[in-house]
Amino acid sequence: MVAERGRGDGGTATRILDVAERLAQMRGFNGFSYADIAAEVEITKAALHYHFATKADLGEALIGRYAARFGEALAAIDASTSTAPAKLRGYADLYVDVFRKQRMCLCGMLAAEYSTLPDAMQASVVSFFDQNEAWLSDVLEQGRTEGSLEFTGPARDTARMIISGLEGAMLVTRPYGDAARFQVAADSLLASLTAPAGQPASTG
Amino acid sequence: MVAERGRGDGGTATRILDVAERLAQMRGFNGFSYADIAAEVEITKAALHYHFATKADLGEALIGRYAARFGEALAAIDASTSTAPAKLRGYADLYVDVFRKQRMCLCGMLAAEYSTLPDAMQASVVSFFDQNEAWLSDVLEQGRTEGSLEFTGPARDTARMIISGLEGAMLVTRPYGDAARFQVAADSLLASLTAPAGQPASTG
DNA sequence: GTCTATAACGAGATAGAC
DNA sequence: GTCTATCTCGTTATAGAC
Repeated sequence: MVAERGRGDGGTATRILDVAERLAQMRGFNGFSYADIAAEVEITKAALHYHFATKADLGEALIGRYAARFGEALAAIDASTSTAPAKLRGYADLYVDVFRKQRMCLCGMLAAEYSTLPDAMQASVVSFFDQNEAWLSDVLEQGRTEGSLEFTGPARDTARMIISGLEGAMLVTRPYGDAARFQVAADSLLASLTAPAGQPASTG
Repeated sequence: MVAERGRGDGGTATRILDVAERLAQMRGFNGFSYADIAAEVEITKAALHYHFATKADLGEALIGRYAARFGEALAAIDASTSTAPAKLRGYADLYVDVFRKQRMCLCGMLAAEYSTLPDAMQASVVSFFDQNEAWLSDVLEQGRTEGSLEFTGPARDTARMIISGLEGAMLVTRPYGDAARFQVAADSLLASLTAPAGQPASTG
């Protein structure tokens, strides 16, 4: 990949990644080709190979940017909210936003295709989920300490349940194309963790 | 597709479906080719096309058989268990068995690839989830009536949560290749529904 | 940085012999 | 019911001009 000379936005490599990301999230990494990207970006396949020599390279760049942005989104939640339930709502909203764009979580999609992915991509997918699990575990521990969240067992197990629940709801609900249905699923998942007293779930 | 002349087992079409099913569950419907199947079944691609003229035909046969077997498995659970918690454990065990074979639920995998599938396959995927939702809703209602299960809101919403939770746990856990981890996720999910008194979760 | 042109391969699918 | 042979198309990827 070629560095984006400080622009950071509309450079060709960025536009390529934007299109590839959408296609990967909607159709899967094995569900689009360089020709698809080239047509949308309106460059040739050869120009594409200049920016990303192989599809594996493109895939690595895709996950790398996605995970970085996700990390920034988690940091933004930490910066803008203080209570654990509010952080969890912020987390779930990240998924709702993805669903509204009629996309699957990139790493959820790649998890399905996992065994067909290049090694580097496989490692990055696992890192992404580890990153999510770590952040959620911290939030859950905080919530249990605050008394704003109630759950049994290790925070890690509940963190995994949240990730699985949201990824699974996206996966299963997407064929129905119903954003409200996904919203209900996400709300129900978090409601089961919010302590009955003190933290009204309808706030925010 | 050609009828399996009453054998029902080792016929070529059946062997083709067995291999295709495993490949679809491990790699996705877009992650294998006729050549892959032909190599494993040890026939030629041309012979494959005799049994399943197009890949779309193969895909329809795949889901059809899968959904039928799943329905039989649900009927078997109904026949062999009486209490709602036991039925739910039986249901979760179906997923555990799939995970142990290092596979994804076929329809979970197809849900990820949904937008790339032929129309007939798309419709069958939705039907599969509807079938699961209906069966689970009945079990949940029964459990609430019995007093063996506790959950709030429509049974349908909880049914969806169970499906999403199990599919999501399979999706996210599969990259880690850890059956015990999936088992924990499945157990936790059901534990949150089992009424605290009267129904020991360790039975059966 | 983008292009034309093409290589090299694999995909799904078909014709026709046996 | 299976084969050989082939077709057509789409795929990733490369060479070299501009």
